[in-house]
Amino acid sequence: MEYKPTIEDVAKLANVSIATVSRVINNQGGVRKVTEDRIVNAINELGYIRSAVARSMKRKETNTIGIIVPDITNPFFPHVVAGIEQKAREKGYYTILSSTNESPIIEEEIVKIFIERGVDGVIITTANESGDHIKLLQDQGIPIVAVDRAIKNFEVDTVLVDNVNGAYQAVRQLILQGHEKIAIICGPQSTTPGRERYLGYKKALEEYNIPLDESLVYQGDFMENSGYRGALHLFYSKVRPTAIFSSNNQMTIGCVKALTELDWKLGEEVSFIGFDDVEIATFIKPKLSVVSRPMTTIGEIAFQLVYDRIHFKENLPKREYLLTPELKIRESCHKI
Amino acid sequence: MEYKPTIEDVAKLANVSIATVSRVINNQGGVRKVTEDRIVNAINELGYIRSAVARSMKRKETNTIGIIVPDITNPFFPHVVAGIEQKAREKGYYTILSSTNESPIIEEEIVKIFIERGVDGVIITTANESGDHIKLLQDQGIPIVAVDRAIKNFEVDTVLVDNVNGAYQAVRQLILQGHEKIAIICGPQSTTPGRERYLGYKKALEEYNIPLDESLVYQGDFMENSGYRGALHLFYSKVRPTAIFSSNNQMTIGCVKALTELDWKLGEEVSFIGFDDVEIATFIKPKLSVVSRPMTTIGEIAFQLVYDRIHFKENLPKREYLLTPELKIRESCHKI
DNA sequence: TCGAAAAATCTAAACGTTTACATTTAGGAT
DNA sequence: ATCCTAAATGTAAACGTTTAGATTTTTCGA
Repeated sequence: MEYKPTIEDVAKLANVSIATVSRVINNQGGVRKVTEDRIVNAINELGYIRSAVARSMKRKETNTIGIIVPDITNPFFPHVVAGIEQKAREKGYYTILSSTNESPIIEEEIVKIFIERGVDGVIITTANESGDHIKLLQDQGIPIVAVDRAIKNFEVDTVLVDNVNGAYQAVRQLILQGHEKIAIICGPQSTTPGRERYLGYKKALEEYNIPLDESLVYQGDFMENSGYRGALHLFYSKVRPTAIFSSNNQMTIGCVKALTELDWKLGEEVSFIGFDDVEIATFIKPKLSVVSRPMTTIGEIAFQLVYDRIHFKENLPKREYLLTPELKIRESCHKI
Repeated sequence: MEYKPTIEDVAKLANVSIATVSRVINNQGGVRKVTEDRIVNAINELGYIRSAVARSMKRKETNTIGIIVPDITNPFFPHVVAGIEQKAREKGYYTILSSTNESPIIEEEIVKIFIERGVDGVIITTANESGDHIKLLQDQGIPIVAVDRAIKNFEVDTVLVDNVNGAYQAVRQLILQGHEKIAIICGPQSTTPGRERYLGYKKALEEYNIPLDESLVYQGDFMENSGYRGALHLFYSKVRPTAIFSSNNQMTIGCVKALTELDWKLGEEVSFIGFDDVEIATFIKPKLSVVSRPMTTIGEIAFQLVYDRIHFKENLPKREYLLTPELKIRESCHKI
């Protein structure tokens, strides 16, 4: 059956005009039951499937939303994507997904392709917060939603997690347990999450009148290795901390590796809380306490935002969601 | 700039016909340098971006390939997808991704949508190995590549991993270390991976003349919980095994949880090898030995297969890739 | 039974490309 | 200058829908 029947074939077989067929395909009503039946039969008989591209051509909408993530293999994103997809399918939308490997160049390329393909909206965790390359999208009037990382030079809807608050909660927890020498392994200060989590750390210390000790601040880059080096560094620093806060999942992993190798006893000699839940958290002994983000929910909200924007283009103010992360206390913190 | 310039606007501005513009857009040559320059200028001036949907309409190809996976949050798939994407982008293809949550119903729905959208090819890890719902695709002449799970009732290109061999290698390793009471936690025997991994287990035992002891065979379902229960079961069974082979990553995780709780000392009292690498493998002590699959490569090959099939539709025989997994010996095996 | 209003159906144009084929132009040989 | 050929450019149809507006059919009250 290599030949693809078109709406015209259906019309012919059912002895009606293509307009009528179109009406029943899109069930717009205004077609007599008997005619409809005839058409439906014809459709089944021919195995007709309507061409989405012809439809998009006429309608000037593709029911597709583009998703851009920096790294599809980072477990955070598949969960977000799952949330988006779920909601999207419910509304008859489909997603086209691309991963930039944190490269702004690739990101720009993808943006261009997405425009060519006529996506109705874009959900993006950008590799370049300046957002200049996003301008193209805005020029075309394509709704954008930024997830996890804000976009500077444009007004776009965003769904972020309250990084400051999450870090604050974590560090406060450590303080309340009596810790005073609390270290942080930071993310890059050029990114919003990196900066904000550091801010939360400082805020907690301030609030409890603990002076900030620069030697307990290690600059990482969100990669596993820097977590590893961070832990090493802290272990051998002049003031050995009694607690560590790690700014993201990958660094947490590196950190734990180092602790094990150093035989620096987690939960006994050093307390630990990491930002973002990680699979290993409940495996290692003691179980890791973490700041956890509602990943699927983030995706769901993001979709809702583009969806709204697609359907009510006008007079929607910029909307910003700020979800509160949850502190999951497990076993890696000890009282002092 | 809400108005989208079309090829016609460009033609008008450059004072040529749309045919000529089309020629330079697709750089087909046969256009004088001076005309080309004029056209390129016009394009830039207007910010013209060609409509992929109009193009697809005429060309009857979308340069899109659909990917269907059972569970996007299972770490195996994002890696495969990354491999596909990488190669696809190189060839000017884009991917549209959907996750079925292991539901054949959703899968069928997605297949339908993919056809509507005119994907040029499909890469699928099916939730229903019978493959009856795939028939639709085949009817439309859309190339299909099955990944990780074979499809029964149709001839499609496949890229699988040699499950038998992988399991065989793992179990042989255990045997060579002196183990004789080797248990297996099986996957569902209704799935190819489940069956084949069990086969590999049996093959190794046979080869070394170790009788199969049914009480050391635990039936799991690839879910974490069944790994957990499996370990428990084996611990309390009349013949306690000295080694365990687990048939997939999730069950490995459950298993390790149980071992920890039982205080059944990994690498001392019981050796362990699991199918598929897991993130925790190198965290826990001792580090887990695993059978590891080349996930990105799988994706790359899968794309190559659809690509070939798209471009040389005729006379390509069915191709089957069978990648050999690699045994990664770490620390969870001990000599006896 | 007739006519008017309402409901159903049809006609044809449009969406933005690509491409076969027709036409024009350029430029060298005579 | 003229002609011829090859190169450059143009014309128009087609791809498969949706949809406004025109037309036909049905329905129903008088």
